[in-house]
Amino acid sequence: MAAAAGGRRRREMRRIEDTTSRQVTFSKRRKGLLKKASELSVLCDAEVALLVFSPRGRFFHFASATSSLEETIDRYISHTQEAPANKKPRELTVKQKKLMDKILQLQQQEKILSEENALLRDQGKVQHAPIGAPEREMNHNQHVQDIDVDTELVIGRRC
Amino acid sequence: MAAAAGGRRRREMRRIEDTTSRQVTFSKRRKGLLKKASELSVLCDAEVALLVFSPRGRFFHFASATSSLEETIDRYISHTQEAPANKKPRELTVKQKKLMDKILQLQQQEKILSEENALLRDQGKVQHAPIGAPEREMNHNQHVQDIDVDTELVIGRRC
DNA sequence: GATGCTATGTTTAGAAG
DNA sequence: ACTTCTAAACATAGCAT
Repeated sequence: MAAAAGGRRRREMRRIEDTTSRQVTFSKRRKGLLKKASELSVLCDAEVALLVFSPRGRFFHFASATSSLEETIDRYISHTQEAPANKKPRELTVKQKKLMDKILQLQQQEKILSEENALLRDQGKVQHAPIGAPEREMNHNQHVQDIDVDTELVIGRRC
Repeated sequence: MAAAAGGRRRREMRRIEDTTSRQVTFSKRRKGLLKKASELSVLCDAEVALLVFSPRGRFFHFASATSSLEETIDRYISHTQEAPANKKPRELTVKQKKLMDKILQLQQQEKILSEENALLRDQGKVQHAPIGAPEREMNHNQHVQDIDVDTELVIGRRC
C-alpha cells in the first residue's frame, strides 16, 4: 500500500542486469510493442511484421491483419532482390543453395534421360504413339526417397 | 500561436482517412515503434526484427544490433520448421516452397523418364545406347516449365 | 511468470513554421 | 517531408499480490 511507486527517472538504455526485473520488463514492453505495431498497421494502413525472440529463445510475433508474417517476409525478400537490377551480389542461404543445387542436378539428369530416351526411340523404331503426348500412365508412385519434404529440409544429402 | 493543441481524445483504432494526417501519423509512429523495438532489444537482451511497408510500398525496418534482419528471419524459419519432430506441417517461405515444388516435379519427371527409358530398351532390345550424344531435338518432352525458379534468391544465412 | 497500482516519463494529435 | 509546440493520452518502473 502507498508504494513509493512510479517510473522514477530516465531509463538507462542498456541491458537490465537484474534477472527478475529484466523478465518483467520484457513481458510488459513486449506487450506494448506489439500493441504499437498493431496500431501503426491499422491507423496508417501499413504492412507490419514484428519478430521477437526472448533471451531464452521464446518466440513472439505480430503481423498485420491483412498479411501473414511469411507474406511480409516474402515481400521483404522480393523487395531486396528486386532492388536496382543486379547491383549487389546475391546471397543464398545454405538451404536455398542446396535446393538450387538439387534442382540443377535434377535438370541435368532429366536432360540426359530425355536424350537417351530419344535415342532409344529412334534406334528401336518402335511405333510409339504421337511422341508429343506424354505417357502419364506409367505411374509407379514410388519415386523420391533421398529427399523428404514433410520431414525436414534434408537436401544436399546424396544424390 | 498558442494552439488549441494536444492529443485530444482517445484514438479510434481504425484507418485514418485523411491522407495528410495518415502520412504524418505514420512518420511519427513509425519512428516511435522503431525506438521501442530498439529499447526492448537492448534493455531485455532480446532479438528483434521489425519490418514495415508503408501503404505506398516504402520499406522500413529495425534489427537488433547483434543480429541482422536476415538472421532473425532465418531463425524464425528454422524455429517453425524444427518444431518438435513432426508435430505440425512445416511452413516454408513461398520461395522455398517453390523450390521444393520444383524439385518434386523434377523427381517425378525423372522417374517417368527412367521408366519409359527402361520400357523402350526392353521393347527395342537395342544395345545400350551411347549416352552423351547431344541430339538437339528432343522437343517432345515439353515438361518442366511451369515453375520458374529464380536463380537469385536472398534470405540470409544460417542453417 | 502474470496482474494491479500509481507516480512519472514518454509519445503523440493537431496545429503552425 | 521535417521541426517545434502543447497538453492529453499513454506506457511503464518499481512495488505489492
